[in-house]
Amino acid sequence: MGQTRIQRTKIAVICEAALDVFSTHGYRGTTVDQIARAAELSKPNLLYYFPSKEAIHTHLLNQLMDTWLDPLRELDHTGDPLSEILTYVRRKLAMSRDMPRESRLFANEILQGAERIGPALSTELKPLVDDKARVIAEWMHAGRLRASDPHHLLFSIWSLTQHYADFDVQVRAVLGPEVDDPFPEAEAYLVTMFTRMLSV
Amino acid sequence: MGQTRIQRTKIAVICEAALDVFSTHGYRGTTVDQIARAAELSKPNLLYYFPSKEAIHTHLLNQLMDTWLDPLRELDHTGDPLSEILTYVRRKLAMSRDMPRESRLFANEILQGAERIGPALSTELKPLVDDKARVIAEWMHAGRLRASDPHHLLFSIWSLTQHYADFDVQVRAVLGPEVDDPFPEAEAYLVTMFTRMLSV
DNA sequence: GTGTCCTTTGACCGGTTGGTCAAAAGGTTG
DNA sequence: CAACCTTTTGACCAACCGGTCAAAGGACAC
Repeated sequence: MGQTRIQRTKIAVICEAALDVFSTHGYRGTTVDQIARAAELSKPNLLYYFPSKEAIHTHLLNQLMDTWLDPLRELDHTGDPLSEILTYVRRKLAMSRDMPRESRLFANEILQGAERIGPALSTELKPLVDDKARVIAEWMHAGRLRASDPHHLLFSIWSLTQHYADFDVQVRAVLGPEVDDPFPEAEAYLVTMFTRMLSV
Repeated sequence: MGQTRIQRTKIAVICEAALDVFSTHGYRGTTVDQIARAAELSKPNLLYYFPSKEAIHTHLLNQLMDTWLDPLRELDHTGDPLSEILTYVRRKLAMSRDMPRESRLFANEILQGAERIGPALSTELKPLVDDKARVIAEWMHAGRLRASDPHHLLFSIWSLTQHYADFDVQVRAVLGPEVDDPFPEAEAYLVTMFTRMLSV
């Protein structure tokens, strides 16, 4: 809508700062002052751009839902089944590597009961998942993919890939300081896993 | 130590209440009043048994670390490799079903940077994991298990099983109201997955 | 330059937070 | 009963919380 240049840039700065803070402290654990400090703004100035703390959080979550579902949307029923799944796995893992804050924001929200994003799970996520699960089921039925529960297959892709963002601290603590980037190993492991799981 | 009968029971009640609240709101999102109300105690009375909010949280986390690692400790290098892994998977999944609050407490802590439990990851978790990873590597080397990265294999077991506790809301939203217990399906899926992944 | 609108700020507010304290209530032992 | 220790409580506190507001400061078109 009718936005000033200043508004556009400041709102972007605030979202960036808020993502930082919300993703590491959760909604309740975050204070407006923290966000303001991170955005290098005074608190009233921040509240000039967003009406409330909750508005910032909601804004972030809504933006996120879209980008979060993008890789799944691109799963193409006309493509090669195994390649499509592996591409999806690789993209989700890349998102964990490149957007760990977004992953943690989402994880925090779900973990704490999804009070704010709950409805979108039923109205946005479920229909998309049901659709793609049907595609996968057809692939399996046609003998192009080894049979298993499509919904749980998708759950397993989410959990395995997001784990490397959400539990990053634990992964690094276990692998030790000599491994400074777990993602190449992780990708190799996940490709192996889903290939063995699904190839006929 | 020298504990009264009243002290023992009250401390147990407080821990139970605190687990409820901490696991659904995170550390910062939890108030002492909330815990006190859940424990049916007045706030000063609660603080008579624990010196601070943080003390309760730390106490919970320390207790948790032990029970959390139990299933992994029982992985027996003299047993049948695949059965041992599958037993471990089933036990971890059962813990997600029966102790979802503990799982979420742990997830909250790791997700938010593991500021309180961080050291224990290196001193308690890593040595145990390294030891068991060595056992698994030997099984693979002996041709009794299909080869893959043992550390990432353990990560995958954790992420897949804990997902059903930590992301319970999302799982139920996606599966819809007609599925009232996702765990039987989940167990079947995970057994299939690790069997295909590991059996020679 | 001047008027207008957008942006920023310091001071402030009512409510909540984690935590203290002195005193009261309760239990146990002689 | 009396002395002693454990447990419970209401009143209270300083710090912090999310959010408001009037007024000052800038940007920009004319």
